[in-house]
Amino acid sequence: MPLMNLDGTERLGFLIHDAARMMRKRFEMLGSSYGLSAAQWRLLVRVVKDEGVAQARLAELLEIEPISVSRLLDRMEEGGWVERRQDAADRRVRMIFPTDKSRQAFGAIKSVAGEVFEQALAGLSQEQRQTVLLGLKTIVHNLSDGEASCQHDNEKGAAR
Amino acid sequence: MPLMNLDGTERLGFLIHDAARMMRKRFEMLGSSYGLSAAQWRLLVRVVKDEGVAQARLAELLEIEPISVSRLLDRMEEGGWVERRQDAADRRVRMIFPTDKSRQAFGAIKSVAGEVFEQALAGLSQEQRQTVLLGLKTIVHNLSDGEASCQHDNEKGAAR
DNA sequence: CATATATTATAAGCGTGCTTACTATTCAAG
DNA sequence: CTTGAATAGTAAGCACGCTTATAATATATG
Repeated sequence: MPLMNLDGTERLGFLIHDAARMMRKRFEMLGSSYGLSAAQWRLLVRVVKDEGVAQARLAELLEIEPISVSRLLDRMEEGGWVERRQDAADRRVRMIFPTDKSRQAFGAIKSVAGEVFEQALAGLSQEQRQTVLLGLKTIVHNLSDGEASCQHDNEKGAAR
Repeated sequence: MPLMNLDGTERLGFLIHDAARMMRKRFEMLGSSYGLSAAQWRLLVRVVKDEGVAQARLAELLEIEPISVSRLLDRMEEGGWVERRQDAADRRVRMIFPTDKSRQAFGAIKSVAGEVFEQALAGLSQEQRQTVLLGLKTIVHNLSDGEASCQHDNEKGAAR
């Protein structure tokens, strides 16, 4: 054990885990009137921005497994948030479209998200916020499978 | 919406979520030889440090619900990681003790954790790391139920 | 054309967390 | 002592992510 991490780094796992959990909780609390979970919100944002996207591509973008997308969509289709349409060219493909309900909720979602983030980061300077964001991006990048691969692909589809 | 968040803050939710998921994944990858999940590791660390702690207190410390502790312990007891003993004074209480196996694994756990954190934070200066940790602590604190309550209670159970 | 390989979506089942509801036990009043 | 409230733990069932396996379709190759 090279570094003793007496600086608090040893808490990193706990901290990230807790922060993520609490943010998700807060999201679901503030957004419960819409009947969407945090995961469904994430998906909805994607679908509104990329209408007609295929499920497989959605899974790529969200960095979750196709089966997770499938089951999320099951519930969201039931709730009238999205539509699945067959692709005429490739009958394996289901294209995902947001409903009007979704498009209308989209603005509200962004607003709620802004509130949550503001609440979460309260007390931190703009500079500190930037560093926190940079740190999180770094963590995601460093742990993105590659492990040994140190490419710099923040823009292309790789990083999302 | 006061701030347009063109600074990337709008990504905070995605970033924290992704970072937490990837760290958990990495933990489970590196630690799979021990047969412990990330959640079980968190619990184990607590139990080794607080031998004989009651389940309810454990839930408080880990900030998860008692039922989650209960089911985690079910599997860990099966795996020979912990023992549940009745408290003679209060027969409702189950005191949790680590087994020898646990105590021996504890060192390895810390080592693996150090590796993961080092990997995750690679490329960030000590100063930046401190800011990231501060930011996460702030987020956790700001979102800890209270919402309006801004006291500094990291120890007591006030927030829950 | 026929066969092999890809890809798209889904099914089944597990781990972790949650909410809600329940039992058992303790403790505080009357 | 008895009633009632609080506490410790668990059960049931859901959401979300995962892995592994399967069906349907597309595409490449013999």
